[in-house]
Amino acid sequence: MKDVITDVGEKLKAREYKLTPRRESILRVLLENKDKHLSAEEVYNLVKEKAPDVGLATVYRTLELFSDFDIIHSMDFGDGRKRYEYGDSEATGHHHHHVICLKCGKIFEVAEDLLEDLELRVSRDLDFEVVNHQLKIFGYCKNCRA
Amino acid sequence: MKDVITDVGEKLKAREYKLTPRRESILRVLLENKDKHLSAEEVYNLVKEKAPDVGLATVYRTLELFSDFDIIHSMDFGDGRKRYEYGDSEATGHHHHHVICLKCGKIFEVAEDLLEDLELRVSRDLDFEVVNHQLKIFGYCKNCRA
DNA sequence: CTATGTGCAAATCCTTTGCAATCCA
DNA sequence: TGGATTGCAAAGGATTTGCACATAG
Repeated sequence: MKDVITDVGEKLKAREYKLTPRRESILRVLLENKDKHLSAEEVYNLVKEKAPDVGLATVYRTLELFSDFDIIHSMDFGDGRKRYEYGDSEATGHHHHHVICLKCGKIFEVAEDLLEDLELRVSRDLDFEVVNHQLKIFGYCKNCRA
Repeated sequence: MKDVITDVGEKLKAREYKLTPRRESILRVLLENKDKHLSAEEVYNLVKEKAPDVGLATVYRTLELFSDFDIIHSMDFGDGRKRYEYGDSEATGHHHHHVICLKCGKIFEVAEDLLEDLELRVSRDLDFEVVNHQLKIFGYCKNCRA
C-alpha cells in the first residue's frame, strides 16, 4: 500500500500537483475501502475520523483531481450521488457489471464479460470507437424476496 | 396519437387521476419528441410554447406521475439530470441500449439484446430476480473522430 | 517567497415541497 | 362542494466556487 501512495505521489508530481497530507488521507480511505463504492460524503466522514478538520469541499476537489488522474473512478447507481472507487475505469469499470437490488440497494458485482460481441457490432455498424461500457442489472435480491 | 392520449386518460382514470389539460400538453410534448430524451427543463420549455403559464413544478410532478404509470420512463446519461422518453421501460428501456459519444454527447440506440445469457447466470448464481437492465457504451462517434 | 492547497460560507444546479388559489367530477 | 391540481416561492440535497488564510517546496 505504501507503494500505491508513492505511486500516486509521482503521478501527481508529474503534472505539478502535490500529494499533500490531506490528499493522502483521502487516498487512504479510498484504499481501505476498495470494494465499497463510497459517496463523497461517506469519504468525508471517514477522513474526518483521522483528520477532523477536513472540509467537504476539499474532499470533492480531491476526488475530482484523482478522477482526472484516473487514480479513482466514479460511478452512478441512480441514487442521486456519485460514488467512487479506487482503481482506473479500465481495471474496475470495464468488464465489471453491477447488479443492484431495487429494494435494499445492495450492490453485487459480476466480473464476466459477454459484451464483446455487442461492442464489435457497435463499432462496425455505427462506426463508433468504443472505449468503455457500463452495465447495470436491476431486480430483487434473495433477502428482499423472502 | 389521439388514441394514445385517450389511452393514457383511461389509464389514469382507473386510479382516480385526471388527464388535465396541463397534463395533456405535457404528454403531447413527450409524444412529439419520442426519440429525444428530454430533460424536465426541456419539456418545460416546449410546453411553455403552447401553454406559457405552466410551472416547472407541475412538469416535474407530471413526469413523476407518468413514470409511476409506466407511460414514460426516465433514464440517466450521467449529465446530472434525468431524461424522459415516452414508452414504458419494458418497451424502450429493456432491450434497448445507449451508445454515448464522449465528445459531442450524441446518443445512438442499439435495439439488440445479447444479455439474456448474462441475466440467466445472474438469476441463478446470485439468486436474484432480474427485472431490468441498462447498458451504456461510451466512446467516440464517426464525426468526432474525424 | 509564491504558487498551490485548504476551510468556510455562500452560490449553483436540479428537484421537491408547502401553501393558497383554482379547477373539475 | 371537496378533493385533486396548479403556480409560485421557498426548501432541499449534492456539488461547486470565491475568497482569505495556511502550507509545501
